[in-house]
Amino acid sequence: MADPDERFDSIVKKLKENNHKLTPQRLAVVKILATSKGHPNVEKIYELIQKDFPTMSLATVYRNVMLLKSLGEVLELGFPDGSNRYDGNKPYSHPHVICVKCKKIIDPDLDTLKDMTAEVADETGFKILMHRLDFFGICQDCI
Amino acid sequence: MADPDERFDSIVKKLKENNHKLTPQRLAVVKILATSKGHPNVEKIYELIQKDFPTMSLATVYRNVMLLKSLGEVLELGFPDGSNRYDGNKPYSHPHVICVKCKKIIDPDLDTLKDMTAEVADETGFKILMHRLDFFGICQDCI
DNA sequence: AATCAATTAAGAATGATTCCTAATTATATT
DNA sequence: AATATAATTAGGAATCATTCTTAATTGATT
Repeated sequence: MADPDERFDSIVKKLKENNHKLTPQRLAVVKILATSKGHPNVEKIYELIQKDFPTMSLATVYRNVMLLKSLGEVLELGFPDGSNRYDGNKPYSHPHVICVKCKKIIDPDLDTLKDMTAEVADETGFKILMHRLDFFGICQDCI
Repeated sequence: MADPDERFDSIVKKLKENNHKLTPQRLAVVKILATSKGHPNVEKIYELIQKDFPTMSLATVYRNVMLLKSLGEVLELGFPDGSNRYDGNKPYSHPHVICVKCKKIIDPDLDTLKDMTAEVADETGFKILMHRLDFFGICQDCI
């Protein structure tokens, strides 16, 4: 996991560079995305911010998450059931291992992934821009 | 690609085994899913069936696609933008290469994928049930 | 401190999917 | 072949996540 403080500063820097205002609500969203390990969804971010901003609108969370996504500072994890969760700590393509019971998400190290991407580019002639690799299974805690 | 006729028969057999009625609408959905190469979405299936069944309800397409999915005879491909497309020809986890411009989908052969699944199981202790592997890029036709 | 464009809150609108209900129909049985 | 019945259908209503709208507010610049 990247250092949460560094990630926070890095995202704030990107926002400034692109002339986006640093509102308290926006910074609260950034903080949660930069620091949380659990890949929160929009609803979760909304809940967490409620404590500090009781009038916070859900639409504001959506707006800011989308902004950060468009700046490449947040990775959206779309799941088969249609739900979305977000990773602001490692905002680039990387594999996940997801427990279908407790919904835990782990980031495994897969050395062979780079080779595989090259293999795909070679076989299909595509210029590969990104990928999505998720393994679904049962974690040790859930037997 | 598996033989479309065999896939059609195989799906029909599964439906019979599970005591589902073979309505004309249902069989039309099965036929399209078993034979189409282009990974159609629900809307596309609906359009294609309109010609033969002008009174066909969109809900009926959804119902039947979901039924086939629950029987393991159709693979649902959920995309980052929230859209879904379906594969009734190869209804098991397999990688895709998707052109972000023309939306073309190719099924590459990746020999190393089995090894990678074993690697993940070994590293995380998960019992891996399925996976999802999509590469996004630009195909040769779209330069 | 004043200005102004960006941002916000709150609720309305949207769009994909699912649900509901009465009418229809595939299948098994006679 | 006719009947019974449980599954399925059409069509529209309901749902739910997400996006849009509008007027009010606010961060950043001068």
